[in-house]
Order: sequence, then structure tokens, then C-alpha cells
Amino acid sequence: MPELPEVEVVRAGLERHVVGATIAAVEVLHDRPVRRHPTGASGFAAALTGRRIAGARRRGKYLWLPLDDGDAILGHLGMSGQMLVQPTSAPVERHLRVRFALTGTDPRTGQGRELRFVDQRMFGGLSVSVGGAGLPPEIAHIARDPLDPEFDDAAFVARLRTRTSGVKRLLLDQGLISGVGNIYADEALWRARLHGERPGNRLTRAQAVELLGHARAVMNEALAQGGTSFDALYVNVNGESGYFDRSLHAYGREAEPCDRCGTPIRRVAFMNRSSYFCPRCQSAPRSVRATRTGSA
DNA sequence: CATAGATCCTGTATGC
DNA sequence: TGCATACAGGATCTAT
Repeated sequence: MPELPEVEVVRAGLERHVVGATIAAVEVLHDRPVRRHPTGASGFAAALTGRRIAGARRRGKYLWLPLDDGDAILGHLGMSGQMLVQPTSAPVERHLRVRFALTGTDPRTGQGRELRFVDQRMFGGLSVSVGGAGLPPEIAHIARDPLDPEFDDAAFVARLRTRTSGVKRLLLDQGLISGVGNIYADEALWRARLHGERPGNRLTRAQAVELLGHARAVMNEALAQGGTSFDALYVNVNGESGYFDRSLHAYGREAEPCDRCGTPIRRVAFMNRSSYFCPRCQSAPRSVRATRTGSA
């Protein structure tokens, strides 16, 4: 899915283009993206018709649109979700799942506009969060993200260092730190010269602090470039892609030389996807080396 | 509670 | 050409 930088690009676009608009009509074209909504597709559409969007907020990879009465539309893009603002007359996207007609006309085109939720794989979704304008209760378990001014660096470092899981899995644990996904986890680990299978409790305090700093930095840099894109799936509300994929050092670079030492980048299976790392700069922890050589 | 693995879904790329 | 397999920026549920 889009990770924090990509979701923030979408949030900023929503803030600019749909805040203040009233929802004139809602059409749900597929049930799955509204599966979290208790009253189903018809209830979702009925609940939102006529209501006004008052803001656009984000925590980690979750987005929500506060309504002016204290409720909110809560959304997650999953692996392939998009939020697009389109003229009503724009052709319907192949994977259009939900469309919100907005009142008023676009001053540039003189036409009506729609907010469209497009999602090929449908791991993402939308729901109405009762009383969720401030922070939807459904995502109370999601930690703050490292771009949040109130993120507690010291508390994160302390918790990380009590855990026995590999540090990559911990970076992906949205209850510990949110917003980090597979790409930026690999990039932060490469920058920190740490192997993803090193247990959290075997990091020094300094290593943990440095790793957090790199995670924050890589996401800030990606955000400044409009996010990372490999294909047309990762776009802002205007359908435009970012350029950060040109700056990646590890992710997706199997067999290419490490930008620091020239050793070929390796890819290994991890949680039904892949991890990329430099086997020289990011040396495996003792336990992993022992397992691999059969000498454990 | 912490951990590791399976699962939801559709599309594309690759190999036989 | 058809068919099978692997893989994809994620979260959640499950058993242990």
C-alpha cells in the first residue's frame, strides 16, 4: 500500500480540494470496501448523504474526514486504494468502488465534482466513525507516527528494546510506530546498517535512536518528492505520481550493487513479501547466521 | 500480552 | 496460446 508519505500526499490533496464540500449523493459499487461499516453499503450511503466535510486528517496510514457534527469518514487505502477528485463527467475507473458527488461546481470547469475511492485489491476500505472527528475510536490502537509532533521518541526506543521480534517486524507494527511499511522499513534499516532480523532487545539505545531518525528522515524525504511510485497505482488526488523511487537504496534492488560498498543487494522472503538488504553493510544477527549454516 | 503465520482480493509478470 | 506460479507500498485474525 501507500505508506505514510503517499497517504500524506493524499491527505493534503483532500484538505485542499474537498474540505468544506457537502456530500450530495453516495454510490457504493462494491460491498467489500465498506465491510467495516456496521449497516452495510446502503447504510453507509444513507448515513453520509447531505453531510459536510470539515477536515482531512491522518495518523500513520489511516485517513479520516471529520464531518461538521463530530462524526467522520474513516478510510484506509490498503495495498492499492486511491482517493481521486474528478469532474462528474470523467470516465469511470475500472476499479471504482465508491463515489461521493459533491455539491457545487468546480470554478475552473464549471462542472460538478466527485470524490472517488478506487481500489483494485480491496484491502482498503471506508466506514463512518461515530464521534470520530478528533480521533476515530476504531484506530485508538494505532500508534502515533514519527512525523507527528507528539510522537514520543524515548518511549518508542524503550519499547523497541524490550521486544524479541526482529526489528523489521517491529518497524511494521502499527501499534508501536505507525506509517512505516515495507519500502521505508527496508530503507531505514539500510541507512542504519542494521539487519531486519536483529531482535529489538539486542539493539543498543544508540542504534535504536539512529534507526528511528532514519525512518523519520526517509519518510520526510519521500514526502518532499511527492511519494514513491512504481506504477500508476500510487497517485495523489489529481492522479499524479511522486519520484522517490529514484532515491531508494535497498527496496526493489535485488542483485544491484549496494550504493555504499558495491556488494549485490539480496532479497529474502519475509511475511509473504520481500526484504531487501546489503549482506555486507547489514550483517545478520548470530542466530540467523547459525540457522543458515546449519551449525545451530 | 507477545509472537509468528495465515488470510482477505485482484492484477501483472514470468515460466513451462 | 493456455495454464500455473510468484509476487505486489497492508492490517487483522488465529493459535500458541
